[in-house]
Amino acid sequence: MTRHRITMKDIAQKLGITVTTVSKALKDYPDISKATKIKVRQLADELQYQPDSQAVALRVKGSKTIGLIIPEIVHYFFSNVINGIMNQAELKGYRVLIALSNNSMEMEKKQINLLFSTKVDGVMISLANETKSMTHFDILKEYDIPVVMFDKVNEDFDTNKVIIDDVKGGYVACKHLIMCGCKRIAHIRGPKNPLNSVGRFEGYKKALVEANIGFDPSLVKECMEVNYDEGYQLCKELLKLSIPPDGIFAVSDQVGVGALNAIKDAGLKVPDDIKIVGFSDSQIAQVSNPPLTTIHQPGYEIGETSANLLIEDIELRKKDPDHVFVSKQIILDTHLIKRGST
Amino acid sequence: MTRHRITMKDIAQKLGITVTTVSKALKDYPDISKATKIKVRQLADELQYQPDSQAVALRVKGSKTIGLIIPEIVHYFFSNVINGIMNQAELKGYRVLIALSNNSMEMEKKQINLLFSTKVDGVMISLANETKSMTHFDILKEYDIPVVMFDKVNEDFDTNKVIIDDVKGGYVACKHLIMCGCKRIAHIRGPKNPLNSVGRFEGYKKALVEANIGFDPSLVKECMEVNYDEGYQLCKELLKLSIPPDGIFAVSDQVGVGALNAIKDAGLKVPDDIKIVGFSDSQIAQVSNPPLTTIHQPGYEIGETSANLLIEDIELRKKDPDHVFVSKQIILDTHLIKRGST
DNA sequence: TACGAAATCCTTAACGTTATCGATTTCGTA
DNA sequence: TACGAAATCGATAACGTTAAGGATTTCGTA
Repeated sequence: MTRHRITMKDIAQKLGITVTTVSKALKDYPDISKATKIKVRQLADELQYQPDSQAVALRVKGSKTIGLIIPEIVHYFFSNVINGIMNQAELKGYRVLIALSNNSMEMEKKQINLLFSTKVDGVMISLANETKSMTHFDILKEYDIPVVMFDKVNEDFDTNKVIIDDVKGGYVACKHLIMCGCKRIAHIRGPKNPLNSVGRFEGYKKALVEANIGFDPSLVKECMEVNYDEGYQLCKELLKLSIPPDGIFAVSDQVGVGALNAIKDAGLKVPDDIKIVGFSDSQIAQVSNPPLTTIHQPGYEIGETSANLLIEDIELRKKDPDHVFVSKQIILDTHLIKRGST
Repeated sequence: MTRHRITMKDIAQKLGITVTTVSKALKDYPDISKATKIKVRQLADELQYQPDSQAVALRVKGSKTIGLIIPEIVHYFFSNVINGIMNQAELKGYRVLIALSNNSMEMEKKQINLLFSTKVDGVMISLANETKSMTHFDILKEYDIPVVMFDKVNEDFDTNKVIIDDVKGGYVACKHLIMCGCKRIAHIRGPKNPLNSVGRFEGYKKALVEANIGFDPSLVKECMEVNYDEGYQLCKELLKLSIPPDGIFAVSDQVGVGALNAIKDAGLKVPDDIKIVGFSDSQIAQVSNPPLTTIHQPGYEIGETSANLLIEDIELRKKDPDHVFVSKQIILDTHLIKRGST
């Protein structure tokens, strides 16, 4: 007994006018009398009329929907990004369709096609770690659908991007340890892919060189999964060195807190014996004991900026389809948050 | 110079056949010859034809999209739920449109209308704390759009629900403290709304009564925001009591870890002096020091179950519109995860 | 009174797809 | 050869909406 949806047709019939007039009345066209406008609106309210956005999208250009593809959702950083995106989208009257790539390039391709099929007005994406080639973006390029990449981007792909300066972040983190008096600074780094961890590693080395502290490869350990357990284990290895480090820069807060607990379990004290700096300023950095000094990564702002950039782009292309498109790259600032671990 | 989208019309023209035949060929209708089917499919591949799902949705019933409304996204539990939902939806060929209520009832209403307008096939929702009345769900009821409520539900609203037994969870948590030898067990509870914290409080009391330990109101503190800082502060108050507690059951892991750090900062030891149990099994419970004993709340499974229930419902109603609908309430199991804090 | 401008509403067509039914062709069989 | 069943394809209409233009009415002014 599913009731049929109220359409303009119903309103028109009840009022003895045509669908066109109803449409115009609801959209406040000047060629409709005040009287009918009122009648139409009243009845629309009464019947709880809701426009069928599918039909609208079919008729006019633009679906007022943007697609978002991220590698995973159970991640403090991405949750924040999504939050930023959704709030801006809401403000500008756009819906957000979220798709997960699960860090697989195959999946990423599938989701792009699906979003294209849904006629999204634009796509925001943080690339899967696995993603090397960019051919699955061709369809978006070809149809002139705006793309904004954030966080995990591809250097060669020409589009708007929102990122942070990982090199600078790593540099600031390491420099802070140096300022705290550390002489032997270890780094628990991430994998070669994505580029973020490479950048942080670069920054770490740069700060060492600048301070005339030699770079010692034996003080660098590499994670695969970048989680708490790896941080714990790799830190234990660092502690076994003949001369253990007096400072550690971890590629993420998870890894940093893992290291922190490994040190405590080994009977050493943080920050007295060893100081630690993490990366991201996620929740666990605030609640560890002692709380973790870290580099704040502005997830919410990244989301907001990306959404604004995309929507701006969408509306510009709609207004002026022949506009010459010059891609921007926005680098948001990170900053150090000093806490008890240093 | 936006290229126009390839439609069936293009394929038809190039092949000298009609749109109808193209449609049938692509959908493998029996009344199309093998030869044309092959030709159509080849050209469709070549031109990278992607069906316009808006047009399809307009024509056939069902948009293959489900709406999801949650209070907030930056929350470990909800991220997990979303993950469960997305994975099941993906498997069954549904898209997920996520909307945030920001814990406001006004916003919730707006999002429901928006989802209705988008012609979602069903809605999954975890209610905003603020939400008391249910009239904004009328439009979904009226049009027979399936609704699944999870986590934060309304008792009087008749629909499919997926929840956990908070009373039992609280009971198990408190009982565990009793088994560990605690005699004075405090509880840092959540607000009166949503009902979850009330249930946990009930369970706490039940376990006390059963063990012949008197319920002492002075051992119960109430949070408003349910975060780390509140846990820290309220625990400090508990420590100031003439006879401090020897066990604490916290309504959430955030609060639990806050309490844990307050105890450590006061120079006491966990679990030797005071034992703590949290609730949810979020990430911070695993990485605190010592790691927090907690009640595992199966977010991922809640998401999966909810999505399955909804999709099942959607497909059933499509097949048999007159099916008599009997709502189910699924209660998922929680269990204690023993860690270092007890 | 009569003409034309202004106001108001409607007709038509279109967006892309698909279900229904009708039209045509092919081909086997009596 | 002729009839009809089977195979193959197309014309039409419909989903709900809106833009462009046409049709009608109203009304002021010469």
